[in-house]
Amino acid sequence: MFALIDCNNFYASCQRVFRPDLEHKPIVVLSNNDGCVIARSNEAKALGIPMGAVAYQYEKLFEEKGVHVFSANFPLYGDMSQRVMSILSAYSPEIEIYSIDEAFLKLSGFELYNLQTYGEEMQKRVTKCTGIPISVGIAPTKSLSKVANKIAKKFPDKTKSVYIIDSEEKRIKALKWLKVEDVWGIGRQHSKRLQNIGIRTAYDFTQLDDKWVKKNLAIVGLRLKQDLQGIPTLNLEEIQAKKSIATTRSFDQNYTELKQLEERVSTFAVSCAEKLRNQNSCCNSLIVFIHTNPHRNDLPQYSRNIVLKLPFPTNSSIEISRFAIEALSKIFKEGYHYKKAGVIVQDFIDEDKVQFNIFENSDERHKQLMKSIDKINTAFGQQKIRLASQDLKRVWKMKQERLSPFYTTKLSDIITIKV
DNA sequence: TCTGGGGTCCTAGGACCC
DNA sequence: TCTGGGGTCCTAGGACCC
Repeated sequence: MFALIDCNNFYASCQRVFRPDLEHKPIVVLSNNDGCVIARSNEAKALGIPMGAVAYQYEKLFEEKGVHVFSANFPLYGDMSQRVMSILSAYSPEIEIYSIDEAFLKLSGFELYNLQTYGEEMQKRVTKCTGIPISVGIAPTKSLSKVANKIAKKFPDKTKSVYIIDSEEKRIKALKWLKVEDVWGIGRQHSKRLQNIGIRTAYDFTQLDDKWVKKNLAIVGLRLKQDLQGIPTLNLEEIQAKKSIATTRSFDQNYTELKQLEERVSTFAVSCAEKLRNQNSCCNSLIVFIHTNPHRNDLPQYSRNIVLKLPFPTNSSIEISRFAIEALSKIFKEGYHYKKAGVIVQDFIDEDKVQFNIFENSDERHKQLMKSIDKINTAFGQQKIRLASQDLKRVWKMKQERLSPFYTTKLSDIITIKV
């Protein structure tokens, strides 16, 4: 059996842990730049605030209904996630951390366990130790555990937030209940196509002809169909090094000057290089993109990206930044109002497997330099040491008007309890 | 005025090889 | 009139996830 554990309204719940006065009150969390809603408490969902709602369009509603609004605080969420995962990992030797708020457990050899009780134990323990409410779905395959989890989340009282699909009747009942567009792995395009041929529920989907599924939803769709039929097709996935790493941001305002973009791109490149060194990889190519604000009809639009093959693999901030700025110069065009840019690195090779090139190599001296920079930045705070091509006066700032304290990751923000 | 960020996998088609 | 067969690798684009 597989268990899928999913934190309820994760980001909103993280904020609530340190603000118990917000229990039963509507909470939303906004994306970077306070752009749109990326998490909602149940109370906020009940007010009809959709996922992705554009913040400024809902400002009035937030005020009228007393919605508590938070800017995204990713260090907090990441830290809370680690706490939840570390508790969950005690419940099975086989765990796949699927996302910041979800994990699969493989429950092999648990035949003598009462899985309902086991799930409830997990649920209680995580909530008690972290304050984060979770739902648990258990079933013979991964995709069915996703379905079970949805049921647990939808009917928390009836299920005690734990639902198990352990019989053919339950499987069919669950699949008939689930709308096809809510199936894990069926997105907007596929569900549109499925609805066109009269497929309404997950159950309808499992009744389709294999050939049709393969042709229209490719091999991924076919695997999913089997998995939903109760034939274990998807297995736990090993944690592996990332295959691409990106740092991209929208700006708080439009930029028109190459100089301004160079500073941003350099900073994004440095961030990518740091992440690369963290997983001991070097990259062989990078992508830089820039574009104007697609929502502005009154301004001319421009959007381009460029792939740059590097002459040698590297994870030096200095080199990656230099190449990224070089790439930027090839796509930058005068006369546009730029709203977003990003750097993506890819084609990785292990740091210690880099082959030397006769003509050109990454500067050996950077290795030691980067090590020192990383050490200092870890000890004294992010970006304490920067490249001269980055913004040294911190002109650039993300819009984060309603940022909560960093309760668990910043010493000065730790809460004080009055006795 | 204001609209997020970071990933994965698969497929078709083109370029190239012998 | 008639113009082979069997591969690999790479890339862009499209789908999906949170």
